Amino acid sequence: MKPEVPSPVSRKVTLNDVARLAGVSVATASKALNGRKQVRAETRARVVEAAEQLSFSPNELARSLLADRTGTVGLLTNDLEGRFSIPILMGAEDAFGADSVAVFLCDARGDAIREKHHVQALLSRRVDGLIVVGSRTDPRPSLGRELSVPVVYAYAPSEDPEDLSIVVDNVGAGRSAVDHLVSTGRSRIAHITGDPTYGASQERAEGALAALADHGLSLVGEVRFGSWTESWGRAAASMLLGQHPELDAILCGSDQVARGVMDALREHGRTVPDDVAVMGFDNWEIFTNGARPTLTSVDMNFERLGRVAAQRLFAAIDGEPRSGVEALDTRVVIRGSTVPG
Amino acid sequence: MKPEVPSPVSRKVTLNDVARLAGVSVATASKALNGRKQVRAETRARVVEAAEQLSFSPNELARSLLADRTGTVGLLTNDLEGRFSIPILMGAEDAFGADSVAVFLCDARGDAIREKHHVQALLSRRVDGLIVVGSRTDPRPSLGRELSVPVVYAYAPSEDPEDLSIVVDNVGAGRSAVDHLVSTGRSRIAHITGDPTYGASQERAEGALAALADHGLSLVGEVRFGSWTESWGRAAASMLLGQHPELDAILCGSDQVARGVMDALREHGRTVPDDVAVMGFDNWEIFTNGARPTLTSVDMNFERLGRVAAQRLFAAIDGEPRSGVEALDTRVVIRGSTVPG
DNA sequence: GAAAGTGCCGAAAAGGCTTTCTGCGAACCG
DNA sequence: CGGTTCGCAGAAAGCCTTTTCGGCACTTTC
Repeated sequence: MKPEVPSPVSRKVTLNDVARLAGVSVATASKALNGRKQVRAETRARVVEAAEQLSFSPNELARSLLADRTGTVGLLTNDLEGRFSIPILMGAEDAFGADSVAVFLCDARGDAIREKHHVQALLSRRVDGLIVVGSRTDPRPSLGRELSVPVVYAYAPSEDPEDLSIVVDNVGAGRSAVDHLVSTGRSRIAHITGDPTYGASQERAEGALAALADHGLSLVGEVRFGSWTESWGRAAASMLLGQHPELDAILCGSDQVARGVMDALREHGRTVPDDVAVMGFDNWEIFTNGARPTLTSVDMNFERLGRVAAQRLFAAIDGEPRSGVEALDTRVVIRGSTVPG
Repeated sequence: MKPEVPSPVSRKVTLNDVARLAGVSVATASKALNGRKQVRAETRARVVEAAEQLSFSPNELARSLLADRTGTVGLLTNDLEGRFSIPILMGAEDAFGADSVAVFLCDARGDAIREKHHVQALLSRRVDGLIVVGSRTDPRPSLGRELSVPVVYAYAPSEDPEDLSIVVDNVGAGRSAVDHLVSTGRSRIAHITGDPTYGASQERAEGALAALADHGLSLVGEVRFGSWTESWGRAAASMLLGQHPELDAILCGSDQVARGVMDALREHGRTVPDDVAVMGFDNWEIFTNGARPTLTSVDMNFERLGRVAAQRLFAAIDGEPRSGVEALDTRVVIRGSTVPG
């Protein structure tokens, strides 16, 4: 005697099985489960029950094949271990609403060949769209215009202005950092930042200088470029204190640099924030919250970046493409290193 | 006059188009492109050329539907912003060889409901297997035994011993840390660690105590549990130095804690490593390399964890399931905080 | 009481691909 | 020279689902 109901999820239950158990055709079963309005309530109930009994779960592959939409997007990153991809991924997942869309994640590791390969693989899996996340803010080569699905570039913009890119407004971030320092009464502000080959360091410095000019101030010394490390922060701060002991604030190109700067200040007997204010960029909380005092920093809103990228991609998939570069603003997160208490 | 060749990748080129252009049937085209041995070399060449001309890329959906394999795995994480998922993901991507397999990434954010949901979604997309990554080392609930595809648990083991789990050997990590400290001549070793509700802190402490016993030593004071933060490290170290000024090494439960401990030591006028050696766990390089001196730490080999998990999943997909908990060993990365240098 | 409408259900096609099976001409064997 | 392989190409079935369309049994309308 064969069991009426095959073992729970043993092997791939199909709509056919459901239909047979409910005593209807597959067509009716499909309509019943999808809420189509051409099936009697009683029949629908029978089908639904059969489906539950078999724990039927429709084969999305078949469905996608028919609908010519997979409900799937590819996220192509180059910075998996880095600071940017993950929050962006989170934001994107958020915006997609895990209900309807799944994310294919690939890491090209900065290699163009590998990238091509991944794009090819994603396309052959018929993703509905692509988000490309860079590892730096500098423009990157476009994937091309003939790609059969929409593409949105996040963090690093595409070199092709016809593409749509969502980026962070680093110039604005620099401005708002200086604005904050000035608003806390600082006027002798220095700037120690990271690798000069990064667009981010240049742009943040540019914004900072512009804001200083707006306030009728000028930078103490020159912009100090170096690397994105704590040790550079320490070294640069020591030098700076020797040359310009009068400074009352140091704006740092990243939270890591800021940590180094704070270390150096302490060793030079300067107190933060009363004597010297310090702030960083990125709002990387493992750094900002471990600092003494906790570190004021400019948050780049990466999650929002991810959400916006996802929304734009959706819009493009639905036939409303955009192009150009969209810069999102940032926000200053105030902590103890700029205001006492 | 219509163009002979439709615009490059304009809209979804199918095998049919290729076949027509090559003047053969779809069956033959399929065989030609897949290297089946039932097609003349000359015919094959014609088909291949047609495919290239149209930049044909086979629809994996259709192929999967037929083959009942998608070449797709789901990675279900609970710790996307955390320290563990990303390297594991990298290792997994590595092992899969991006050629053949794509990874669906989902973050359940520690919510069981959301997790069920994601599993359901992944299964309906017919992934070939699942890797579940936990956010802590403590055992987690199983997804169940009747899941139609193989599952491998990584980092956090499943509560069900019939499942296969790949974890880090935290006890062994604790042992090897002490072994290293002893080998550099330390004998008055204290231990400051993190949140006591974490299995990781308990197991590392257990291993450390066992190794001390093996060396005929005992811990200086008690194990100090607290939180995984720099500030806890600072506070605990200050207390400890007051009570046990004779200590010559502090083993810290994480790199963050170690950073706090090193700060406190410096402020108490103790030098590292000559006076007191310090080491951490996790080998999180943004912390270890920013420290002064750089921090010796136990690397958990997360990438290898990911690779092994992926390999085991493959084996299971290919019909060689395993079960139980497989603990991978760790390795001490020696830097300046334990050996002068 | 016939014509038109309604409500439900099933047959069939479609989507793109692989695979089996059939068929056909050529080469081979006896 | 008839019959058997063999090599190669095509027709068709199948994977699983959705959707269109046709059909059947009623009910409603004049």
